[in-house]
Amino acid sequence: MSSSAVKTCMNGLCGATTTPQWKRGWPMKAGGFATLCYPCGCTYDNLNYCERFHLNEPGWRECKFCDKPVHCGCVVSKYLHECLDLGGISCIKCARAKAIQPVKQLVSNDIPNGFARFSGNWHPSVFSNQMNNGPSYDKVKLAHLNEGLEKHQKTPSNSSIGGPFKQDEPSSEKFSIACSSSKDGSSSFRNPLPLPSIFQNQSPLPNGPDNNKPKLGFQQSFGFALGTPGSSMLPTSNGVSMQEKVPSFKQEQRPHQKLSKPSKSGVSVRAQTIKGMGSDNRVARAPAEGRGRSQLLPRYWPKITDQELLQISGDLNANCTITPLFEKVLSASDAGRIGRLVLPKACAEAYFPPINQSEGLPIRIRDIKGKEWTFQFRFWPNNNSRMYVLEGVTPCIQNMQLQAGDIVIFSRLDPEDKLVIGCRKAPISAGASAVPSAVDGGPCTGNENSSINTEREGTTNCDPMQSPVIQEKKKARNIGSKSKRLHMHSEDAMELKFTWEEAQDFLRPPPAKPTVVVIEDFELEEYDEPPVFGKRTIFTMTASRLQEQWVQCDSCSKWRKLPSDVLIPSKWTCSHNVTDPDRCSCSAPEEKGAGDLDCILRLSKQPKKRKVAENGKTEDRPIEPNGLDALATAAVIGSVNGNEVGGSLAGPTTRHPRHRPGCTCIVCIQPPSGKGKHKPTCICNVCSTVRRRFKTLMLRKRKRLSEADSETGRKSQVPVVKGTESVDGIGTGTRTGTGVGIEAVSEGSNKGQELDLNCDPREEEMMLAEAAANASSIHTQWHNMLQGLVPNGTSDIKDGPMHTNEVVEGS
DNA sequence: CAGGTGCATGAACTA
DNA sequence: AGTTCATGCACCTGT
Repeated sequence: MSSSAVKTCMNGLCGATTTPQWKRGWPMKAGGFATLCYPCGCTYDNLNYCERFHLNEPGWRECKFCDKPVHCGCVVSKYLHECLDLGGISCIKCARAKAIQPVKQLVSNDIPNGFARFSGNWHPSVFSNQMNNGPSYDKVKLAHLNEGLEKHQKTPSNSSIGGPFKQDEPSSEKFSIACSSSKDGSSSFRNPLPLPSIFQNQSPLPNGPDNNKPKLGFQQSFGFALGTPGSSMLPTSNGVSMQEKVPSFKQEQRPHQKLSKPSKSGVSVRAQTIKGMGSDNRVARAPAEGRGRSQLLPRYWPKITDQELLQISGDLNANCTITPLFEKVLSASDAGRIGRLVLPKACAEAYFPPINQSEGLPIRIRDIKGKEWTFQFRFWPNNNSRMYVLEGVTPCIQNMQLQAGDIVIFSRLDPEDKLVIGCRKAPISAGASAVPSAVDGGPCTGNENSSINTEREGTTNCDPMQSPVIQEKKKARNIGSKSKRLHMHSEDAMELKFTWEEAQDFLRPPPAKPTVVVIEDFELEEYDEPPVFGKRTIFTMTASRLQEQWVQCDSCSKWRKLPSDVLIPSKWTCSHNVTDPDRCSCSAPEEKGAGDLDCILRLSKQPKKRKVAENGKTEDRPIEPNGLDALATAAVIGSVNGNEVGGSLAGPTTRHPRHRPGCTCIVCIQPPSGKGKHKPTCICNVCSTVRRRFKTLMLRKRKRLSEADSETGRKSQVPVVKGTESVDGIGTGTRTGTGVGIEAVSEGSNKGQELDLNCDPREEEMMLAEAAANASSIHTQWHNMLQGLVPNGTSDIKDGPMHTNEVVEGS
């Protein structure tokens, strides 16, 4: 846009007439676009703000709640003066928006908190400013619940910065909480009551599939780049927002903000600008500029604290600025000896030099100590696409003492335009078994100087009963989990993840009285203070319809009855029971009826997964895997046919992470127990799978042999498999009485193809031993079955299925 | 035979 | 349904 004529910035709060450049602003109702001065234009993001939230809606620019006393309804307008409603033209109906203070004049105390409770459930208040840390409403991350509650009780809140829940302390990393609604954007809270439309329309993702629907109350979606022109919101150590002038002209807004955890500090925080800020908040920084960076998945957004950034810049060169580009959780293969680090395609294409040849080019990357490494940046063709890798990373990875689960962070060093590789040690997941992060419990000694090693602070989830060797083995196995994408995203230490729905049980009203707001005839309690975390309790109703609360003592596990309005700290023992002197000691007997509570609690903990039936209805029952899935699950948890033996049906296992529902490895496809071996004509899922596998294998083998024969001109004299070579594969071989056995034989002779090579025989042995403890264990059945099939003395079958393979191969 | 290399596969994820 | 990416594995090369 040229500046040939005298113009005035149409941002009503700016009005600048002189500017080096004019930029296009929001679309005008009459057509065309508003004209913005350069700074306003730089900040204005028509995709993320007005167009998305107004123009795509029918009746855009019209307030939906003008007649409501609380809000004009313009989602964006309340805080964003760039919004069209605040920019040039006030909200058509209520003109209220203009009266609201612009962001640039807001200080933290002006920003209202807001937390709404409706029908007993907590929601991110639609009237609140939760945008500043842009919490992910996809998950509620509760860290150190105990500390949280205690801190909350000790420290009054003074800010909502940090999300809908409180971050009381500077080192809030351990207490960081973000939240979100369920993945589909729906809010299926425990009370299936109708919701005001303001909640019904909530969707965690601003660019979700229902993008065109009105999205009220999701200001948190605008989590980054919310500042005034040239500013960005930076968190400070006391949790109060500050605005820090940051050159913004290099910034661009992401047209697709896919998530969830946007940056507090805007795009491309530069080390120079944050000196002295000293925030410990780990924030996902929206990507810096780069080709196609808008496509970067937020899981690759660098989550680096300002302190870390400072540290790097200090370590490298005080005169340089560091722009975090992306980060990646190291996979097992990334950290393995193979020395190849798979680069996320989008990141590679955005921040690495373009390459046309598969061989790529050598690329020099500096580590945070200043040491330069040369990697080969290249790609492989993959399904009409490319797979980018950095080769030769092993020395660097080892130098930084990284393991699978740790995180490498790629940054750019300006003005040298150098790539910098940093690292962050894997956090330890509280729940954890399935988290494949490397959990060595030790500090990162490779780069002690770097504050980027701040996590994995000596805490472990080590089982004291386990030998170090076993821990190592388990570590290695966990890393191999196929479910890494699910489990490798824990970002903060000791972090648990809950959905909003799940979090409801832990949320308690803050002490302050709420403001009751009536919207659409629904009564909402709005709290200025965030909800606090309490211990999970069970509410019951007495015969006289009085609500009472049951809480379990952390010490003696007895249930105690308390008034319903008592706030229970997350660590609660009988001694806290001041309301009932008779039962303020663990020695006091449990009240009548308390015995049922365990059962209630257990039931409430059952998987809440809903299965969507074909008719579209959802069923509130755990998904029961069938066939291989059921067997796999059963093999792991020792339950058969839904008869739970130990653990929830679909729960994670602390054993072999691959032995989960769906795993079809040789361990998991064991036939169901209790019915002995399968008949040769059995057409069960397992047997048919095994038959199919065997058939394929034999075909391949024959093909290979015939090819080899035709080439060498000699006949193969090696029989493919002993016994009758029935493709039926069931019970016809001399020692391959079951399909699984056949697979083991034939695949074993093929160097173990399709076997679960991640299995450690010793681990399997342990598993089997454990399984054997369960009389109904499928492992035991399997074991017994094979024992009957393999001649004594020729088999190590006692060591489990994996050994079956080894032995038969040799025989 | 061990280790390196490049591709194929399929689970997980996204649109 | 399409894409991404972790990993398996066949093939190649060097010892």
